[in-house]
Amino acid sequence: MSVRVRFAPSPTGLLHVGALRTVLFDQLLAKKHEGQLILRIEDTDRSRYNADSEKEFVETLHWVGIDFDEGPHVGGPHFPYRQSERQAEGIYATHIETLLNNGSAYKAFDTPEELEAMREQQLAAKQATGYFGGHWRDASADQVAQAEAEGKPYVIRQRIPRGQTIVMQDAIRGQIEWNSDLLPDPVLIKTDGMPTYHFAAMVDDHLMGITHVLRGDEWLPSFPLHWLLFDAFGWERPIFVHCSVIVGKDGKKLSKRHGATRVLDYSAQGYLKEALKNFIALIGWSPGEDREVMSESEMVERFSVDGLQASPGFFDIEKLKWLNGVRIREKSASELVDDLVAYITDDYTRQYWQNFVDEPMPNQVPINGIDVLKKLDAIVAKASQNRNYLEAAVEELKPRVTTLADFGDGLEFFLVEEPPMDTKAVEKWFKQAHVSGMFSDLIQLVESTNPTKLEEYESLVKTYAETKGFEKLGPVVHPIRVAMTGKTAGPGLFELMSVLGKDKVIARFRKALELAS
RNA sequence: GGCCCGGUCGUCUAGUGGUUAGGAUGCCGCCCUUUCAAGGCGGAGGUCGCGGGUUCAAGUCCCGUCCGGGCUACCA
Repeated sequence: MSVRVRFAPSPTGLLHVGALRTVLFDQLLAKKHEGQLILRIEDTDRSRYNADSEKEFVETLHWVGIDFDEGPHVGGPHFPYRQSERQAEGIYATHIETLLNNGSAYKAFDTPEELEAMREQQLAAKQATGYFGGHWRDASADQVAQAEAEGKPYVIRQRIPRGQTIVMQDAIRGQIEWNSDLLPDPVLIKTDGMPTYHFAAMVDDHLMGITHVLRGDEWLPSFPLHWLLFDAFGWERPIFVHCSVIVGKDGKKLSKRHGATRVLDYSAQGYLKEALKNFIALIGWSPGEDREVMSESEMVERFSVDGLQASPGFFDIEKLKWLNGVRIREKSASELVDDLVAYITDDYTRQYWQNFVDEPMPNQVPINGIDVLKKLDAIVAKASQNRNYLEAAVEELKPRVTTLADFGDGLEFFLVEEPPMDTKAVEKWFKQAHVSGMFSDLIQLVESTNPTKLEEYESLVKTYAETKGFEKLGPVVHPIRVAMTGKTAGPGLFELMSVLGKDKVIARFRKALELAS
């Protein structure tokens, strides 16, 4: 049997990293077994509907490289894929009829006031709250017919069998047992005719031939309802996989309070989709053999629900940063330039930085988003104007960045005519007695010897140091670095000089000479 | 409150009765080196939540307990 898995979000907001992980696992499982990945929109709660949400899911997932085989946007054999539309087609109505007829469900005409009164009574008596029978579970056919004739609004509830131990199987936790007397009869169809999650999701999972249901473990308490529903219909069950959640620093479910949880924000910050996926997969899944850095195909090959973790995982941004650096270093300069251009010209990247407000930190200049964009834009400009030069510069910076955004700062001195000078560095290295003479000499030397290659710059500088009797290279090399880059840290000096080229090298020596004297 | 799930270095994890409890990240140090990284090597960091029990032997099995989280809607 072919594997069919589904991502079934409720369209209420943004795609966050917790949901991303669930879809990722879905995708890995589907790919591993050459099955299908389906998107189904669970929009049965009209009050929480967010029109932009579905688009967010599809577009964000497309960015990370997760595309659906079936879904509202691409169609498929089980169309429609939005539950509101499925409801309109009468799919749930016909299925609830089955349950009504075989006694697994019943109509309940309780008013909200009656339910509230029941609840208060239960609270006062320190009993479990919920609909355990009420007036309607065992009402006679006549009573129901009469209430219906009167046009009273009703819901349809699931008739939970009493006095049973429900024994369920979860792929991660194994056997889970539940006392059915603890389960209130849940609403399956609401007064407005819409199905609840409990009903719609199970009906659709069956109808769509879903073989594995991956979902967050917050669904565990309603698992028995779902388990029972399959019995009520006499359907074969899918394999249920309740994944642990990703938690924030406080150990609670990841939410907006924990900072950037929106997947698109990681994209905007310059994280590579390969790194993000690799990292996310590692939370709650172990590929075995101490593997960590994996290609997509290796993840697919190794994926198994057996490796899934029952305990919650913490989103450790430090590890994401490391992994992102690793992925960047794996790429060629040419690939990186392509990535960079796509990244910088992306609408959301721009929007993100334009609206960026840094958190105030002691002893740290806050990051200015507009400035970040300005530096990044210089990269795009250079990409079309002199791609070879850009690639050479990117190659030098590769081991020194953690995100794509870091290239903005790092590449700046390669891209602007006059890089900003670090005043402390100028103070330290340009005020030494030998420096202005050295700069003049070097201008002459560069002009006369015409160096282009790294080795030529290296021998030029080293020979100069020797002939002038410098015992260490430091006093020679450091002022030159500041002259070339404005900074004290960065790529190898000879590498960077050869990339800059003769004209820029001389121009910067001249500028430095002014500052030094 | 009730029910359910979870609990191995700070963090992500390996581990299914016998291991000096392994790896990764982060941190520290050394090497490389013109700087910063990267890379290589090394180090610190774990009473396996706690307490009992079973066993020659327990992170691994059993019981209890504590802590954390989830659910407790005509939300998903």
